[in-house]
Amino acid sequence: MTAASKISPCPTLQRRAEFLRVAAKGRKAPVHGLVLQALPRDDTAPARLGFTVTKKVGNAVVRNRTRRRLKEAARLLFAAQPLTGVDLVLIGRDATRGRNFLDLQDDIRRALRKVGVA
RNA sequence: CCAGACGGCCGGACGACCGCUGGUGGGGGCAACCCUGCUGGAGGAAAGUCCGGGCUCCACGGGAAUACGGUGCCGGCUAACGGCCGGCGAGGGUGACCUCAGGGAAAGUGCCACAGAAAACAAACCGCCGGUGCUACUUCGGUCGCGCAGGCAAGGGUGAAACGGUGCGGUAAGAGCGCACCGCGCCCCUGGCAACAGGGGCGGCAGGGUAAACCCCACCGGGAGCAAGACCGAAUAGGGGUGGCCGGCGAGGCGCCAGAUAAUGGCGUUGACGCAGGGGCAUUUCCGCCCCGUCGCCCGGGUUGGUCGCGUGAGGCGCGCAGCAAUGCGCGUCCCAGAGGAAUGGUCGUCCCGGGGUUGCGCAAGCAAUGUCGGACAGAACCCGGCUUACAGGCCGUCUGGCAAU
Repeated sequence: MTAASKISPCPTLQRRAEFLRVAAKGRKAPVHGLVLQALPRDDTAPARLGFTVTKKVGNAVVRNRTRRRLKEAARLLFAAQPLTGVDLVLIGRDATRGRNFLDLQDDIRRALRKVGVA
């Protein structure tokens, strides 16, 4: 499992415990290109992002590419429309790697609506 | 030109926009940090984590032996290696070349399936041989059959393997019984540092295979790993020391006084943690267990976290010299990734390479255009030297065999 460092509009989740808390208590939205987990916080700080790609998806090279596409799609999206007061975990899946990039961004927007954040 | 052997190398290119991270300069800010310029930023295997080292901590007086693990022809190279280079030997290939766990089986133990009489101090299933007893036949020389006590292991048959092989002599039949050649062993000579090779002599053959079964011999090996290790170190709780102040009851101890050098009593101090009280074990009740005033300072330990370790190195490139080579030496030159839920990218465009499709030209090989699909294996995690494994496509060199031509 891996994650990004700083993505300019948003800080990232750093510790395993934070990922586990989002997975346990947050809401979950599977869409074609990814699975989104979201956990609202009681503040107005910028949204924090985490990325997860399991070994089931592939070897290290494949996982890196999957995570980097998710990271870039999220970066572009939240630079245009910043979110606050929520922790998000984006989970890569097999389809993430081959998904058209614009469709992948739509997937994230759709998932955000599903969990009621956007 | 076709087929092949070996060695070396590359591992898509360019651009635009938007990002990440290390270094460095400028500006702003008390600072955290922000803005901005320049510049570096994955691999040949970064992989498997199989060997060898550096580095770090721990352990350790020296030597030897034993156990355990590893290595195993010879010489060289190397910091070291189970690596590399050059040889030797044995197999394979027409050849270039390739392959090899390649020490010891005359120290011991074990095992050798099936088949076969027998699988290891030898033995004898079918057989062969002469002698002898009996029966039958007889051309009276013998012949056939059955039996007895012997001689033999050539031939047959089994097997991966049967106590050297082939041939000649020899013999009743046979047998290294004798001889020649081959194999084997020992000794000597020659060449070589050596493994080993060549030659000569002697020996009549002793010593089946298996060491990738135990084992024996020689040599090597202390353990754990960057989550090593070093430093900084909150909040809260707790430990030790020290000083100040305050302190419920109190057995007992100690000191002082009175008394008789006593009993006893009084005062001071300390005080079992016993009673009371308070606190903790998430909360309430009960039970149980544990702890014990407060403030200041110091010491030690220490979770999360931070900093260092952390990249000038057995370093890359070029040239020269020595060497068949691995490699070494000299000179010049360069500084070349350092993340930490983990940077080294994302998107798009043009081109390149490959596959099959369509169209056009052409007898054909092919050429051109067009659109389409694909471009491998794989991601640094302290660092080096190797090994092993994975890999689309392509380039270069040397050599071999064949065909054609000169």
